[in-house]
Amino acid sequence: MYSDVLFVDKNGKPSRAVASDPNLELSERVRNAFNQHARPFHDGAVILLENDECHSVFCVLEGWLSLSKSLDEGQTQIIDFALPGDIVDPAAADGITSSVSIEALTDGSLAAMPYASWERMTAEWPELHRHEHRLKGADQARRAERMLRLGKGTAEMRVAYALLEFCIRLGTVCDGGTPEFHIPLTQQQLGDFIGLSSVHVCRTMRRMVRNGILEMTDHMNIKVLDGDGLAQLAAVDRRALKGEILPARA
Amino acid sequence: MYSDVLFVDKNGKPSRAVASDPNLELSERVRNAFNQHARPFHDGAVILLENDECHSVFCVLEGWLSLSKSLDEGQTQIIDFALPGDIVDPAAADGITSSVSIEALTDGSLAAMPYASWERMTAEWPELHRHEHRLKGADQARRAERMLRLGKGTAEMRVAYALLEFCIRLGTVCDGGTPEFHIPLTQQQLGDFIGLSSVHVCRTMRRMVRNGILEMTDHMNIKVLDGDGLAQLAAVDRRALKGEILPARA
DNA sequence: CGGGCAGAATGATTTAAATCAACATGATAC
DNA sequence: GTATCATGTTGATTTAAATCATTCTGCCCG
Repeated sequence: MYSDVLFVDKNGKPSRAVASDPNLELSERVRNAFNQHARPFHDGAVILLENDECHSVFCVLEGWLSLSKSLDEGQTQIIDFALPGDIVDPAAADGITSSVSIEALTDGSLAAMPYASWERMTAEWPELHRHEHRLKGADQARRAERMLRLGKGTAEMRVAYALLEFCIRLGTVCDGGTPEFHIPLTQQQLGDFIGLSSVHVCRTMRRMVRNGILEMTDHMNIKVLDGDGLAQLAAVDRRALKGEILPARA
Repeated sequence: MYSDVLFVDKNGKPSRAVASDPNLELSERVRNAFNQHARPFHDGAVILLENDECHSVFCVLEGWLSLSKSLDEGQTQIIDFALPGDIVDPAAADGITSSVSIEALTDGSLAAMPYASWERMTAEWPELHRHEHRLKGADQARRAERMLRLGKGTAEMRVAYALLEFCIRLGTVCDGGTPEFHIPLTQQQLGDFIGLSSVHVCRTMRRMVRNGILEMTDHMNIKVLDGDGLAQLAAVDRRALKGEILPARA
């Protein structure tokens, strides 16, 4: 019954990840503009299909989206997730064709801004332009980190990195304390994200639990017991990663 | 002895890929601005290191660059290649830290434009702003296609896709006729690009040669005998891919 | 309440690709 | 000319992960 909340802690209360709005740093006029283009979506909804025409830039206001691509034989790779505050421009080089499919992983809402409006907005509001640029940098850094592990990392490294990435993006305290969060994904979907079979995702996470790195409750309610151990498995410097994939808050 | 030329055909003459300047579609004032920031680089030169500070946007004027990331144990993943006309902004979310290492694969030259200058240029010249946007779309589409195959594709699919991508990016005629081009990469580097060992790259390409899909001469001089076969192995629609990863020429 | 179902856990087997090893080729250096 | 080195080729072996198969769990629904 997580379909209509984003994150819950082990007691079922919304965690601070949902409490803080990542768009808050933006001025009211920008947020108003977003709200004027807002529309709700539901868990499982298909927002856009790969290769379809797309005429808008999206900003996630609430909920999780997945950006994915599939092969004919039905195999899917999740390219990225879009979380609240993220801006998604799926267009390929022609400016029209979407390079990914966009699907809702939870209930939520997004702002769909036609290209013309979007260009006007970014031209008019430098803060929005800067914000978009920072988010693009975060996107690029995140995807490059994942590509590195997709090409060269072990299963353990891929899982560990993905969990750390979630941990950082959700804004859960990740240095000191024991971060705890929920990800609205099945093991199959997590596998589609990091290029592993669901079976192998399961085994790998179980092993981490046995080794005292994690604790898992319900479906994908994750508590990081040993952050340093996890970072070591992921082969990342947590502090540096945070700077690279989290747009600096004003 | 390919270190100082970009592409040569089987006779050693420069191919049309080097003959046509991808920046030609830009106005003279933009090209002049690029030329004012131009500086040469040499095969093997390290332009920038992952995690270093970076204060410029780069535009490749001539030659090939690789954008890569490495694990501590020395394993490298090439995230993308930058070819003449490509714009590279390596900054992560903080706007300063580079998310990739940049190295020269051939001799060539690039324009390094400090962020301040770059922002002035894009603000002043809408054509440049549009051009940058198209290139970002191409980038995104390309990387997503590769991620899909990195996560879900066989060795054969990865190699075939990479070759098709080169074929399209180099602007060699890819429908009808037999495209032919040179890539300034070792099998090791090609493997680092598509997440395979050099040995497996070798075997896979040999098999393609045996099956009459390709012909290879010298080091990485490639002739595509059966473009349709190659596209089928890569699981792509060549026409569609072209639209997605090639910025439309005016 | 029991049946049906999606997701998860876990053992057994297969397979694609890595690794190891040996050798070939061509370029450069001495 | 010969030594050296990087690259490519090919065979043999190992290994990480996929696949197949079964059982378990909690959940929704008639």
